[in-house]
Amino acid sequence: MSTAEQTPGGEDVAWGEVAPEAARRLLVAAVEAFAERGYHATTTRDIAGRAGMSPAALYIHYKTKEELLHRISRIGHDRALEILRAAELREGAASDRLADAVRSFVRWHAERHTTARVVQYELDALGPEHRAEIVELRRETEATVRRIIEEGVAAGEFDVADPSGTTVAVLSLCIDVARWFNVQGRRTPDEVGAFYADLVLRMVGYRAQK
Amino acid sequence: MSTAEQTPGGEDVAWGEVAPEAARRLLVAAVEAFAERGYHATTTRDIAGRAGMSPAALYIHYKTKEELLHRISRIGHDRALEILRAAELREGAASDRLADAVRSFVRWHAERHTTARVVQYELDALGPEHRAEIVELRRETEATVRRIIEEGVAAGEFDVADPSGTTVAVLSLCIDVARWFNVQGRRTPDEVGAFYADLVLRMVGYRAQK
DNA sequence: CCGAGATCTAAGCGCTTGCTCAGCTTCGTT
DNA sequence: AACGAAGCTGAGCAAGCGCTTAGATCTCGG
Repeated sequence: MSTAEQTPGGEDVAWGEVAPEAARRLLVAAVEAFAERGYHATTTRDIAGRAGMSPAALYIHYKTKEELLHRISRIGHDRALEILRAAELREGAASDRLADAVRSFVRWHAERHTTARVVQYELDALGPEHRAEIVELRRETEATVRRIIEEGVAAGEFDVADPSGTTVAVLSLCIDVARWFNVQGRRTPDEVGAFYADLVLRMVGYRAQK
Repeated sequence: MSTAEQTPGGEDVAWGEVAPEAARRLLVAAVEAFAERGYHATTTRDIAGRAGMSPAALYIHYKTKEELLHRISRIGHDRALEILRAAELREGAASDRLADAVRSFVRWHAERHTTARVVQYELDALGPEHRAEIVELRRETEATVRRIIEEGVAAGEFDVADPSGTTVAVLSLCIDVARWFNVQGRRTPDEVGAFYADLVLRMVGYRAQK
């Protein structure tokens, strides 16, 4: 039952790598604003205001509004990929590793749904070069999940006719958690993660041997 | 194998109820622009331009840009709900009706992915009253799927611990097809629909009796 | 053939946007 | 004590936004 990523506490705990402090405050403010209203509906004045600064201060730390989005997207995608790779490299059966991957991946999307919403749904707002960079990360994300599923098929654990198609469906299901998850909802991120791990094992045709 | 909604042909075939012709052209142009760039990144000049008209012409047929989005969203949600209700009211086992619902619902989201993208992902851009109206339609959508699943559980066809949670997951999976579906992709809308119907039957723990 | 209503355009209004810049303050180093 | 770099602000620019208005054109019943 050991899964990665246990981060209680404030919304900006996860952005420790962003320095200096003013730049981090601006980035956290941007995440909140982008998640609430969307990238294009967010003004630089709004971001600066949330960070308690004047509109001009933003441009000391970031060249453009798009660079802010890119930094958020990059860090988020790195983290998501890291979570999946950690699960992939663990010891054990493919079914255990797949369940682990889904559990921690979904938990991240629920716990950090504000960030995840920006990371997963504002891709089109990136400029061409930045988007290409992120798309490459997403390819690796997909490849990681596909590898686990293919290993499960090879080991006879899973019953999957189309591993690629199933991978797309599984990731789509997990990612979309960021869209509907509500903090006021019935379930905690942990519970949703466990529930989704079970759903995904069903999708790949895994039968628990009792 | 009989499922609803078979609409080949041009992108504006589905908007027959919108009259007069200029209003329909504007609406189709808006769907394309919103799907490509997102609501907030789309200008009224762009919409009018795609429809081959001057910027001012838009305001003869629609009071605001938001009203355009509302009309699109309303028609799309009506259609989606109609598809699910048709499947619910059909004769047969719950598993057949659920598979049918998913198959036609997913096919619509793949075939009309441009429209569906706007319908499903631009909800937040609606004004408060319009959003409330659409949210109500989505509640009914969810209730329809939940009813089928609950009937399957009651009939002993499905093995589902949490029908509400499963309903959310199933709809989330199906809706997200609109985001990733690509016309150039390997699979046709029909194939994706069939594939997803199978996945969903697995998710609800249905065992085919051979 | 007329005239009223519907449809459309050219021009542009008022406002907001992303972003810039001159100058003020703060602060670590000498 | 003096200084230069870095952080930040107030003011504001050029461009683009949603939307309006005055008037030209089209349509069609009488």
